[in-house]
Amino acid sequence: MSERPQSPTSECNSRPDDFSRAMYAQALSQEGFGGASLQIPHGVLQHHSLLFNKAAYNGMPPTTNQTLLPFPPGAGDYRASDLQAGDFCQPKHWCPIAAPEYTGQVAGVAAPTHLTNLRPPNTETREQVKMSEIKLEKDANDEYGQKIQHYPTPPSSAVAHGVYYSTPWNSSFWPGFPHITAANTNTQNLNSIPSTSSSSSPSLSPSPPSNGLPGVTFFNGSASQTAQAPQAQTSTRSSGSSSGGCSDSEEEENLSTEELEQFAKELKHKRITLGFTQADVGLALGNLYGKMFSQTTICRFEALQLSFKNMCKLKPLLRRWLNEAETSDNPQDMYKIERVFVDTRKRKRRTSLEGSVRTALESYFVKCPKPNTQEITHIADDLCLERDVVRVWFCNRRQKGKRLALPFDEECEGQYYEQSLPPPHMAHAPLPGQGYSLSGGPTFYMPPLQRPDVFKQALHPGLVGHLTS
DNA sequence: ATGCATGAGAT
DNA sequence: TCTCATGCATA
Repeated sequence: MSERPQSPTSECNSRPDDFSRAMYAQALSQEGFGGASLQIPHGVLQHHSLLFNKAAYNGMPPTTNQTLLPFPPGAGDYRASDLQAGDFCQPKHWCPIAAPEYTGQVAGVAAPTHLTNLRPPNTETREQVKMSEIKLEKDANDEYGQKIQHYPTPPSSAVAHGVYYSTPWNSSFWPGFPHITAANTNTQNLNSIPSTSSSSSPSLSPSPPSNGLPGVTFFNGSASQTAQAPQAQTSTRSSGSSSGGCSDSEEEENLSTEELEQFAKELKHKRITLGFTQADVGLALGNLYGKMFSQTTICRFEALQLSFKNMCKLKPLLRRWLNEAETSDNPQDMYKIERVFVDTRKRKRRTSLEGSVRTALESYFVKCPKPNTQEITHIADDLCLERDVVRVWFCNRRQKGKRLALPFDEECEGQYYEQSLPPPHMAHAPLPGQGYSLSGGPTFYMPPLQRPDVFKQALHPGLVGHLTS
């Protein structure tokens, strides 16, 4: 409850950067100086270190500059007649794990008889569908048990009609490459899509990736395990096309940031035009290729928020999906996959960090992006957080930093981190490593915030526009 | 759209 | 213990 003796400041001999005092004033009055209202669970951090303003990082107001796409209103209507959720409420008896090898398993194969289930109305909530059964072997063997999950009957066709999407195709998302405006790019590829699939509904006759899909090679089914060895994975297929210029298969190697960006735009544009949600796409990928993705991933792909490698890896799959979706007579078929099982493994309840705590963490991060165990412990103590929460926070923060900084040029990344100088408003702040007993060689992870372009994104995607203009 | 969490593989 | 890809849960 009382002020803590330690603080990022005192700890590290450096004071946090109050690079946005004005904005923080409010928070202060509320959290610290305001007196009683500090909401930090265990009462912490009421010191000036909090001048490091969180608002400048992610506390900006939600973007409002959404753009109504100039699509014909009916663009996404064709799925409006989809069966409603009723179907999903019935227990189905398909075998979630039909094969010992989950990698690349085409979900539909496991439940051919259920392929007639129509997808629920377009709604992002479908992301909730758990796909664990096709992921990890471990999952399959788990005794966690799987239970039927009833679809949260979504407000029916609440979709496709109002085709909105938030602005932000701003190149500053990916610093370091030529800017391309949404306006001039998002249609140029529309015509170049070779329709690779003649089959109107690939998923109606799904086949294991190993033999079914034309050469699509799958990444290790494990959703989380594709990163390490993705390069060579896509090399087998060729059909598929690509507006980007290279065939999907090679794209992993040769994709340029521009191509990726362009494709991401195209994907988003067409997806919306076709009336699909990000979750739909993720599911469809599972249906088509046996490797499904969450709404989150699709979202991040579209927003160019994945690593370059990751983007390259996913692009071919998405390219194919797009082609399928566009050429399919029956796009709905792409969703005839039923996902009713939920992985009941207990997942740690998500910690919701107070704004002030985040701010404090940020300030710690500025000074020391890679705290060692001791430091983590100390921070955890200081902020009354679980050690693991702090550790994970730093992991995520670093990851985010990388992602936002130089997703496509990892070599430069280090340079960036190490060479960048703090912006004027931070100039007074001692560099990290001082006082905060950086254990190894103090790598200076300049937070991405300090990169102008990244900064914009870090602030809020929606602000990018304002800042750029 | 994004924050926090998970887990495989790397170090 | 980290990185990285990824996803759940939620703002």
